[in-house]
Amino acid sequence: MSRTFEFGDETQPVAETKDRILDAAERLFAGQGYAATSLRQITSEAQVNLAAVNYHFQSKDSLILAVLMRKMKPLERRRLELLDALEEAAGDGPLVLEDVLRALLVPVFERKAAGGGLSPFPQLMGRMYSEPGDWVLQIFKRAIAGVAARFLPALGRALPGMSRTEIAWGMHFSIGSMAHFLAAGVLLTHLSDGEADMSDGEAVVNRMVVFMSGGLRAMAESRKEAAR
Amino acid sequence: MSRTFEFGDETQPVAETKDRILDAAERLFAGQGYAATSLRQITSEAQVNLAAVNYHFQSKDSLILAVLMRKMKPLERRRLELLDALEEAAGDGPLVLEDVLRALLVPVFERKAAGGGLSPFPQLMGRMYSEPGDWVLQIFKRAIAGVAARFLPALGRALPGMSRTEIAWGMHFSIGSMAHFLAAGVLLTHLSDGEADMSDGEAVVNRMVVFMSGGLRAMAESRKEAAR
DNA sequence: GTCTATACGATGATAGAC
DNA sequence: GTCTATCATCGTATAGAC
Repeated sequence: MSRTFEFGDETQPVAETKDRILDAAERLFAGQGYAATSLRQITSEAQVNLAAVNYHFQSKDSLILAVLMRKMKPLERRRLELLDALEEAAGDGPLVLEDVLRALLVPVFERKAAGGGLSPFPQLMGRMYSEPGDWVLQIFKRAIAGVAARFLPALGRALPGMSRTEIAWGMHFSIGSMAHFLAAGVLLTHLSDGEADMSDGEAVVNRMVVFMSGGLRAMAESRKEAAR
Repeated sequence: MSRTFEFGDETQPVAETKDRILDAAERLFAGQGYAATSLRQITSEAQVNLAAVNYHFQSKDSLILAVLMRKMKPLERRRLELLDALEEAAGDGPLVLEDVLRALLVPVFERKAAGGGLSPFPQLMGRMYSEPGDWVLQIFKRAIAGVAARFLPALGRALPGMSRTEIAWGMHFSIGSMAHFLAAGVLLTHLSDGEADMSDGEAVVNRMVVFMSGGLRAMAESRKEAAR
């Protein structure tokens, strides 16, 4: 249910208290980190009462869980959608590694590009992996485990001869590259003396796909050599 | 100056207040994260008064800065030492990419293996990259910028034809893989259904070197193709 | 069902006595 | 150098207004 102003020209829906809290929390968590952001900052920015957080969500932990799940669920859906299309097109034939990686990465940067300005969510998503605390594992189980369950076999199809465990290593390394880019892009600015252009999402994805596929293929080659 | 018990058989040096605080802080920061760890936890574990933290260090920010720099400085020295040896052995000839990456990674896992039990420091180091806050940039400037200044050209020598900016991208991706492994090893356990063995530091470094070198070489190849 | 006012214990930080 | 006392701010809980 979204309220609307019925009078005058104004017909824009007014975000409910709950959504205003989620929006403000997402922005602040992404910018300053989870622990460094106080509930009072959030409620002040969202223009709601402090106790409203404890009414709609029970705790700060549950709040960031809600913040993340709101965007992670559509992200998971889009990733699986792209992978479905890929597998349908491939039939019984092989999958192209680059295509699988693209299905994993593109939805993240679609969100980054959408909505005019940059969404703060991808940075928050990148940071979340290395954050301590119980809610991280809950996010994993609810929104990442499903993606992993589909993409691990898909990567296996694209990388014949690699064991499931070895693919898990490679996927872990790959996710690390992505997460670090999302969370710590500032460091790339320093590394490149400000020369790296991070604004073009498509170019970033292309570079990542090249790096990850190269790394994964090298791991597959390395196993073959070890077997010789 | 380290105090010693002068009487009886006991000649073990007793860690000073300052060091006891640093040790406790390192352990707790690594385990629970920076913001989630209270100064009262630290002083209680170190068996010192709360105000001692503010006497020896000024603030919580300065404390973690001291915690990190204490280990980052030797780490930086060791990395440059290995790179020095590599460049001396190579003379005017080419550098082997795998060797350069190894010089970057091995010191991190040396620390992880040293001292009997696992040091909590590498995990803290991995987490630090994606932590928001001013002290991250200070760490970068004081202990990482120097490493980058030497390893970026070295990677360039090992990857002829790649531009400095492109190498910065590749190094960023590589550091991300390492940081994510150090900070979020739990996720690999989930991805691999507990099959991935993370205890053997040398095997981990080997796998990382294969992945990173494969990724970097693929980026170099990709540039050549684009130039055609 | 929604939201608000208010209070409680714990935290980071500081000032000043010893 | 070390400690006690103190302060504003934090996350959380509850009682009650609409």
